[in-house]
Amino acid sequence: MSAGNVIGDFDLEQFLPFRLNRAAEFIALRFAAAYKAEYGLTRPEWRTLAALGSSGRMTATEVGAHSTMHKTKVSRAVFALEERRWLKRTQDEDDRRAEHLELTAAGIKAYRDLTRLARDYSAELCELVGQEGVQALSSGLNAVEKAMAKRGG
Amino acid sequence: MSAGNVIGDFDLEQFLPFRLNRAAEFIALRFAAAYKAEYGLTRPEWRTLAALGSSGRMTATEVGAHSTMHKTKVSRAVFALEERRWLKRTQDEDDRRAEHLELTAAGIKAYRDLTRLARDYSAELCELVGQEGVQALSSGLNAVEKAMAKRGG
DNA sequence: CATATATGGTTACAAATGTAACTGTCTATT
DNA sequence: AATAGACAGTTACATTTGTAACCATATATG
Repeated sequence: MSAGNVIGDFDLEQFLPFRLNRAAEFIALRFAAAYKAEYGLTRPEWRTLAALGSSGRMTATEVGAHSTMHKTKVSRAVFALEERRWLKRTQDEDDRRAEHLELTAAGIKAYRDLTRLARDYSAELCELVGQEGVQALSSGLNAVEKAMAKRGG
Repeated sequence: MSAGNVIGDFDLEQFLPFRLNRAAEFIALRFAAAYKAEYGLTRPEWRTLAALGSSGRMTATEVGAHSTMHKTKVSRAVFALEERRWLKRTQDEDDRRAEHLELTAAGIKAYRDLTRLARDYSAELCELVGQEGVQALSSGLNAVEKAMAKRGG
């Protein structure tokens, strides 16, 4: 018996999807606590803010593609950020279905503040997980991302 | 300008929580499709099944600790699996609050079938992401897991 | 130019989830 | 033994999410 294993030789503790998910939840949660406590943002809202802040003016579809969120999540997040006056929409001149999203001054301020927190958190993480751990993780993620790009992710 | 970056020097694309989450979703989703299509299981249900299959008889609390799921998720998953007759409960003799969960023959059969899929998927993953990618990811996850153990995860 | 089909984005409805309150049982302290 | 607190597990309610249908506009095809 390999490790308390009972039926067959499968071990959940070794299964990559499980481990990855658990680690992601752990790590995302600690940061989510920050933007939730500070501003009451949801994750889709933070992601939308971050996408617009770091890549500039974009359409909702582009935000979704950039940060892998479903249309409806983006739509709701945009609505919420708009209500806070953190972003404004402008209709595309040529295609009246599309609208361009852009952060307002207030949005930029919040973005700056949150990215400062994000950087702090990255540092904290580096300390918590260790330099080599982060390094390994990052290079593993590179590989996954490359695979995702190949097989539509 | 470093990479299409507009405000400040934060890049979402480099932010570990984001990358980790995206990769986890991608990887978990591909496998979820299998157990969802095959058996109509939810993720909490699959996890509970996997935990019981791979570690044997356990209480609901233990399942939760083992697979990091909230009480209520476990409770509902147990209920669902019980309805399918994949597990049975027996009350603890000494502590009448606790109940031990155990897979039935049908549960074991399903577990075997699903772990076969899981192994196939692991192999597929290894091919998709590459041997060294998986290796790196795994050692990164080890570091995270160690950190989680320290700081209550 | 009429019709079909695709696309950007929103909305309605159903399913999943988290939070908090609850029941029943156990343990410790008096 | 009586009371208070902790713990296993469930349930009710609110929030979040996913799916599918939808509206409006754009593009392609006959």
